[in-house]
Amino acid sequence: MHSSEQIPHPVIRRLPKYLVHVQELREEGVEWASSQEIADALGLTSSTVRQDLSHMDLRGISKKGYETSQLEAVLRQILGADIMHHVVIIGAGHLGRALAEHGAFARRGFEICGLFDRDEDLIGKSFGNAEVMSIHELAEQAGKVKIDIGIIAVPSSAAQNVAEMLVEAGVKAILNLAYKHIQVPSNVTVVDARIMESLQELAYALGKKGKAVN
Amino acid sequence: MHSSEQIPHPVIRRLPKYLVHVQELREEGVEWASSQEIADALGLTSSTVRQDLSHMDLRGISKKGYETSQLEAVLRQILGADIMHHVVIIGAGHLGRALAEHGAFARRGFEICGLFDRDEDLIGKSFGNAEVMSIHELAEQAGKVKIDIGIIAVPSSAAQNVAEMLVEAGVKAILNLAYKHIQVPSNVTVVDARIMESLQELAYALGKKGKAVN
DNA sequence: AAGGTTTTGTCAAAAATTTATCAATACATT
DNA sequence: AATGTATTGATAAATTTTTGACAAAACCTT
Ligand SMILES: NC(=O)c1ccc[n+]([C@@H]2O[C@H](COP(=O)([O-])OP(=O)(O)OC[C@H]3O[C@@H](n4cnc5c(N)ncnc54)[C@H](O)[C@@H]3O)[C@@H](O)[C@H]2O)c1
Ligand SMILES: NC(=O)c1ccc[n+]([C@@H]2O[C@H](COP(=O)([O-])OP(=O)(O)OC[C@H]3O[C@@H](n4cnc5c(N)ncnc54)[C@H](O)[C@@H]3O)[C@@H](O)[C@H]2O)c1
Repeated sequence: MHSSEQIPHPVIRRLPKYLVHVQELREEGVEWASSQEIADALGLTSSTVRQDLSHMDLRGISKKGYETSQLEAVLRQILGADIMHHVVIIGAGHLGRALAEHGAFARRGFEICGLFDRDEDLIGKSFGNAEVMSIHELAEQAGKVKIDIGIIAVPSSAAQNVAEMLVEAGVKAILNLAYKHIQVPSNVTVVDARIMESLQELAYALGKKGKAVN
Repeated sequence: MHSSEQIPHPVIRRLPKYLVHVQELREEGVEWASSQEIADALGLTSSTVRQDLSHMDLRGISKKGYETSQLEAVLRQILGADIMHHVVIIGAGHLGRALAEHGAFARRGFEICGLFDRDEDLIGKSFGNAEVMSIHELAEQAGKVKIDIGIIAVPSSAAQNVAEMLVEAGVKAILNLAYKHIQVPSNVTVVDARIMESLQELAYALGKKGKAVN
């Protein structure tokens, strides 16, 4: 199979984990990794790993496994780590600032090229490499540099409004950190990332465990 | 079906979305919500919504739907919003501090009762309601208050080590924000929440879209 | 009170995802 | 070079998840 086909969503969500792992292996000087080794490291089955990797432009070799350099290369390519994406953050609050100051994004192909807020007091301040601009300048800025990804880091109540501004500005990919579902046209991709949901998932697990017999 | 049964994982991951939505409805004064309304608001099918809610201690009423107050109550109960969880954050860097200063967690049952770092210069400083303690005090602190959830907000290289300290301290639920898979005993639940992975998912979508015919 | 209508709960079908299996392959050893 | 062995790639089976369909329920209108 080739990378031109549609890759199932569960597979896509696992690819970043493979990438991190294979990069670690390479740092350790490991040149080959079998599906079993990868599975053990990531808590998967070897079958799942082989199935997943079969979607990519890559062939393993019997008795050796997959070449780590090649595996890293195809994963980087698919996950966009080789091209620089222009990312803007809307909301320069606690979370938005933490993101702007986080160096790791640029190293994986995501350059923060704009940080916007509606609070006049914040405008002009710098966090990481980004200077806070007025939210009213978003459209203008979108005209100058193509914005690939918009990150919503404003309170939930403003999330839908901000989403619409991003769509209006031509942004086709949105990372929504606000704890609220946003509605966008079908040609725009939204991915939610919510720490609160993860905590609630843990709370559920704790609740079940407390009641379980084991 | 009753809440004592095992709820499928995909369902669990959707429950927080239902909770947010139903809370919004209640704020608007809406007393009833049909599966179709919920589905439309959240981008699901009504069948999925009914299937999901059938796992819970709740019955809808023909022609009216589900009572929002009742729905909120069962969701809060399952997601642990009614009992206070004791949460510690390991790593008082950019992200750890943003989390500590985020007020919304306490309102949903997650009280930050500890913030730990190994950097001596940070110890004693306060963020939100939490004062930074030395990582060496973690075990001691765990003896005083039961830690329900540990959040890993240290660099990837320290994540496994921190995970082991949490396990050692008796923590049974871990939220891992570091971009690395951690190994823990099977009686410990780990949930990963990674902004980087979400960005990479978006990058994949952008890559595909660029190549697609439409 | 009867009839019409909307929406649930449930069951079954369909689709998607994961896991198991195994022949083919390619390497290592002798 | 022949043999043994570990590991892939592919296929099929099993499992899980989503969707479809519809009788039963309960509300509303008249
Ligand atoms: N802080 C965290 O650790 C954390 C964790 C998970 C999720 N979140 C979510 O991220 C979002 C932001 O959280 P935060 O803690 O950074 O909040 P915050 O209050 O610290 O910051 C929000 C910022 O958004 C700005 N803002 C508000 N409305 C705006 C608008 N319409 N346009 C532009 N800017 C606007 C505000 O001026 C403020 O600077 C929230 O939805 C929150 O739930 C935060
Ligand atoms: N900042 C972000 O927006 C962001 C976003 C997504 C993910 N993350 C992830 O969260 C983690 C933290 O990111 P950050 O930006 O806050 O980094 P940071 O460098 O600002 O902070 C890390 C903190 O961890 C402390 N630390 C290191 N090793 C430790 C140990 N063994 N025990 C206790 N404390 C230790 C350091 O002293 C530092 O204060 C990283 O894994 C990062 O990938 C951060």
